[in-house]
Amino acid sequence: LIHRLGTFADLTEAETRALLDVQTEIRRLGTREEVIHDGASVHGVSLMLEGYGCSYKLLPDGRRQITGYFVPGDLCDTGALVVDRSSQAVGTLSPASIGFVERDVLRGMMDTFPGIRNAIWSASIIQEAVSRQWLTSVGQRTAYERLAHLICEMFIRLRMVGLTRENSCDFPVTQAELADTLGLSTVHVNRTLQELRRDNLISLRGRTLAVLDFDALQRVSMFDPSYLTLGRLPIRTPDQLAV
Amino acid sequence: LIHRLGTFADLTEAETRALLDVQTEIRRLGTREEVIHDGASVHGVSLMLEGYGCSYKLLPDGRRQITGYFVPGDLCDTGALVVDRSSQAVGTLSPASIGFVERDVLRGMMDTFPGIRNAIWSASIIQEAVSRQWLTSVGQRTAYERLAHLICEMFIRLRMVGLTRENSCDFPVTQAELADTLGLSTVHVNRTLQELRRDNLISLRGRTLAVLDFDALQRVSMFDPSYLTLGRLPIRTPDQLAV
DNA sequence: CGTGTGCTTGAGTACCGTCAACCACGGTGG
DNA sequence: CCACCGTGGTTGACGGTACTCAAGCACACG
Repeated sequence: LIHRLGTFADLTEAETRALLDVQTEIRRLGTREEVIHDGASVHGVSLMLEGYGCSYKLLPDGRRQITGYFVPGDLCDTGALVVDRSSQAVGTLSPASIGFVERDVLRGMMDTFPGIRNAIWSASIIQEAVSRQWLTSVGQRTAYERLAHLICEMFIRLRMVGLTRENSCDFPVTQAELADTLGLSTVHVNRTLQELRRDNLISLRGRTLAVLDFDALQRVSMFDPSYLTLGRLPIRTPDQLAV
Repeated sequence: LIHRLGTFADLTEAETRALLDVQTEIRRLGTREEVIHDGASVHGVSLMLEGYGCSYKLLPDGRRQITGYFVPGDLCDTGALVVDRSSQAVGTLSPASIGFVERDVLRGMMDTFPGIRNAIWSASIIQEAVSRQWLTSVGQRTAYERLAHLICEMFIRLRMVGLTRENSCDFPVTQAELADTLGLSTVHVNRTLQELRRDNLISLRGRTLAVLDFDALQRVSMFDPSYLTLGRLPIRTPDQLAV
């Protein structure tokens, strides 16, 4: 379960075994709990094992911008490998379990196992690319396009770690959280979601998202999945559905 | 001139000497030229030596989001250290000269000189933090606040590399480019700049920006400079003006 | 002196935010 | 068992921020 980290780099057996050994301190958390406070001192890296999380910045007056989503296999705050202070808060979006690895331990592993080093670097570069896409969305795309783009991205990311079934997946994000993600109001998120449903692109009831027409979603949002795979073909696609 | 790279990590003399030796291939460019194409294959890292640059993403229909500014001393596309394909375009905003270092050369230096490795890592972590701030701006701040925040950030960044005099600096960015940066239209940028001038916060004529009331700019935009310095005090502030 | 680029201005509009209420659902406890 | 409450979703009315279109201006350059 844990070595999904290796999605983006080919690991040797010794490397995966080393990864399985290192596991320390697993925390189980509920919905909407803060994992890392903005500006807190950190001495290691967190790894999403189960559930969904997000990172965010808070403005002094209460406004919030969600800066990233974490799905199982994602590293939270890779910057902690270098700096001892977090520059954003991290919280959960659903019940979750999160592993924690000491900075020194992880850096040691990166030094001895080049595969692990590449995997972590690649993962952090993909997160940067995602962040740029989000900036492009919020800056340039309309509300309709933003939602479509985010849904495309999340569906592909979840599919890459095997958390989709046919055309549906678990998506516990509330409309208020979507609003803080996309720079919209909850009311407008609600109305835009209704448009997407009306156009038969998605269905979203409770915490279950179904992608009814991926091609159309991709077209209207100008979604190009290559930024999620570093140009390589997705290595592990445990299920069907053409991209 | 070149070793301004060392702003965020203490380098030994041997390390700065090594940096000065490595210099290869300097390109001189005019205004608004493309340095790296989005998706191009890259085999090294570019370093801004003189002038201003930016990175950006283009949507198929022509819309553009500028994702970062580069001032002298900034590395463009540190991701090229790991991946061989750029995930955004890089261009100039003014006449500029840009140095280029082969990936293998730089990685070699990072392996032998821990100070250089830390400097590059720190620089790239700061760029990530800036990118998050931009996302927060575009997602949550009003046009007025966005402009104020960007001006605060750029003024501090320029001051950190000694490119300000008293309260003014060179700022050759056009209003159209500001619009693509902040997710606004040029017309609205123009009107918002007029508001900032009317409120006696800045003056901006030609390519010269003067910060008339930094405290007020900082207050209205909720600018917190700590993300530019990794919590450390800015080491080199060659000139005056309290933050 | 014409041309191009960047800045400025006005009018009209659309997208999206705010406010306020209401509904549906699940959980809790009396 | 059902009133009660909280959360999340939905709806309507209204207003404002910001966009589009279009024109005019200033300055630099060849």
